[in-house]
Amino acid sequence: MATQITINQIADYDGQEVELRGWVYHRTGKGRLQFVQMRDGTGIVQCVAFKKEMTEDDFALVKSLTQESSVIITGSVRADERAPGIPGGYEVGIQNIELVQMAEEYPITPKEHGTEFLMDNRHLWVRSRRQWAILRIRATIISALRNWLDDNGYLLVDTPIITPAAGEETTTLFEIDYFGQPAFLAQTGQLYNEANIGSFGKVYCFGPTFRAEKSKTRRHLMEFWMLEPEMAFFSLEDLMDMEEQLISAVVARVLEKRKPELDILERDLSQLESITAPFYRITYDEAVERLQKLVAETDDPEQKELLNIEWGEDFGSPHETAIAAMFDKPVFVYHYPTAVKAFYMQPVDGRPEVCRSVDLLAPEGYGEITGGSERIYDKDLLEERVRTIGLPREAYAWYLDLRRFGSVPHAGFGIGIERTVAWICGLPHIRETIPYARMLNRMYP
RNA sequence: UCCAGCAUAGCUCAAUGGCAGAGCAAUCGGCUGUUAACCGAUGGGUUCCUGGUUCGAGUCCAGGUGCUGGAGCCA
Repeated sequence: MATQITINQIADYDGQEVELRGWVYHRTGKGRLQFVQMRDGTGIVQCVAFKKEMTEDDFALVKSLTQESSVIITGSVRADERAPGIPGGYEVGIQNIELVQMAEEYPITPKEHGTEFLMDNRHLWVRSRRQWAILRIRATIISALRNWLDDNGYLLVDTPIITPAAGEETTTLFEIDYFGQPAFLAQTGQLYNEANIGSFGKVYCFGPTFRAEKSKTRRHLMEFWMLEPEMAFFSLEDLMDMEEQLISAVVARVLEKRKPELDILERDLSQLESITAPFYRITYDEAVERLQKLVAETDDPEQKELLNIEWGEDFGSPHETAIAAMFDKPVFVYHYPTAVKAFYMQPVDGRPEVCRSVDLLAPEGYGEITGGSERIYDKDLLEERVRTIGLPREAYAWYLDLRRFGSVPHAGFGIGIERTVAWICGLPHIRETIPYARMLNRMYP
């Protein structure tokens, strides 16, 4: 009697008869010998059919199997160095095969395809090896982030998706009709996090975030997932300490749990193995000086133009890339100009033109993956900022309330899941890091 | 919103202004160790759309549409 197993367990069943349920990933043959690579979600295994070892009908069926046909195969497991797959090294000698459905002509062939075609077929593309590997790593990154927070005294407290007003006034929001009233899809849970720390001390929220910016680059999605921790009695220095502990723990977990997937992606593991705390820390001032020095020293006029910067300007992505390229590990850039950052960020004592903000830039050109700050906790100062910026006071009344009832110094940040996945996987584009990307020109499938 | 590039078979791409082509996929046949197998055969086209130049346009020109990358903005 065959035991029903999944492919990731195959090594435990050497010499035994097993039943596998899955899909034909690839088939090739040599006459009376047929090779079927089968997937079941946990891995890929080669199944081999010899004509003389099975019924005429079953062999004819194997020979006619199309890519992605669904099948139930029973056979005996044997170790064989030649057998490809994940984990590989074992193959199944087919004794019986049951067809569940013969797949129609499958659009994604083993040859190369263009991005538009693959994105149009995203519902099928997720079955491909690379996409399978990426999305499994994504799941591990998310669980590693959450596990670390859960284990270190942070409480998951969900924040609303439908919100009455902008979190930050800067970017464009998706507006929806809330029974006749305008409402917006959340672009951050931070303000609610700030309320929640009053009850729980250290919290985080995790969920989708929406930006209606017409950005069309390899780093942008209209709908992306963000994890935002927020901590009472936390300084900017505490925040950087915590971020580097969290990020390095996540990278370590991925290296531990997802080696086969990283191999599929041909990721340079040494780059990831070097991601250990502490990370580098430089001020905005120093970053600007470094950029200006770079501009002065380069002979490339295009680079000169791209990297040109005056103190007080925010970094564009070429600046971030150039700064990150100066370091072999992630680098914190802190104390940005107050004018280019959000209204709630705490000014630096004695230097109000800069604020207690910090961005974390990932190495290898991946740019900003986290952004955070110490928040203003003084009631009068926050009132003044809301007034100067011209925010509608009524909408922020509850937020201002938080500074009236036991206000404490606090800090928090947001980490973009897709950018983190792109960096850890070494991908050139963010679109493959989320199962179904929402982009400027795409919401299908 | 701005800048640049691209659009030909199901897919990836060729084709000097002069017969619309290849590889893969599909279909049929062959092959007992394939790794994107190989060998032979067959079918497969609104060359993105509209208009123009020309004896003749996939190719040149104008407009449009779609897509891709980048800038700004951001995670």
